[in-house]
Amino acid sequence: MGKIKTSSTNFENKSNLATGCPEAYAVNLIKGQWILSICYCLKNARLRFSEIRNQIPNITERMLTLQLKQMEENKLILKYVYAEVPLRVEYELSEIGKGLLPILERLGDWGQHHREYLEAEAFK
Amino acid sequence: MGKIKTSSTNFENKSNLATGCPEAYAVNLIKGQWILSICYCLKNARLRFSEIRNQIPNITERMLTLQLKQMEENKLILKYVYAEVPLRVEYELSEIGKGLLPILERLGDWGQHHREYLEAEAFK
DNA sequence: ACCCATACTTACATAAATGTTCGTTCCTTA
DNA sequence: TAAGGAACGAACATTTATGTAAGTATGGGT
Repeated sequence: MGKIKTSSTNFENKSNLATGCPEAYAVNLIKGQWILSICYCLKNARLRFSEIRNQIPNITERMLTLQLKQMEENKLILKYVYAEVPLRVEYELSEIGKGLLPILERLGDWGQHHREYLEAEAFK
Repeated sequence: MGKIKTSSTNFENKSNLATGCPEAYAVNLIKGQWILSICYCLKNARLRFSEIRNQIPNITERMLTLQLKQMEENKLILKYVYAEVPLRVEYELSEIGKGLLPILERLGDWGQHHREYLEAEAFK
């Protein structure tokens, strides 16, 4: 993702929306391409970096690193580092991260319903 | 937004996630920068293009056009065109679009809570 | 001395989303 | 004849997100 440019119009718009609208603020926390997959993996388990990677087929190590870092900064997950060899790092959902799960479930139900609706429309 | 490149890895990943995971599918429908603002405007009203534009301070006509088009393609909104002069076009939330509102409300509550939590953390 | 695995990091390249500017079409009114 | 508002569209530039390939640090095992 790289650094963002705090002088751009785009950045300013994003900030304004995130400040004024909690829905937009929330969506910004979860719209990363792999974040929901990671949430799903960590739903009922505390996992290591490599375990997450193996459960998400097409993710690269770079993207996994970036998304985990972002989630940690946003306090959606907790990170545990064990000074062993080889290094062991584990991740789990935070309390506030877990609070997202039931909402995501409803959003998923809506998405499922929406998809079926669109497919039915396509037939007509 | 322009055309997307259906041969890219990025596109393929997005497709796979949207196919397999209804949560990711749903987030894709609402992650556009201005889509939630538009939903908010149309929550209780059927509005013209220019009315929406005036209610969302920093949006450009181009972005409003693009996001409305995307929402219409995804059947989140309905578009009514009246052959008058000057031209009149109105938009309103579809049934399935309205179904999103209560979920967004819960997401907004969570976002609000999350934001306050982060701010409290920053004090410590 | 060398290799191994883990969990990254860095540099670079591409794709996608958003922003800026200008133009267009319709008909009406001045 | 000119001007004007509504709702866009096109060309181009910038910013952000994602992908690819390679390298690093660690310390133990062989």
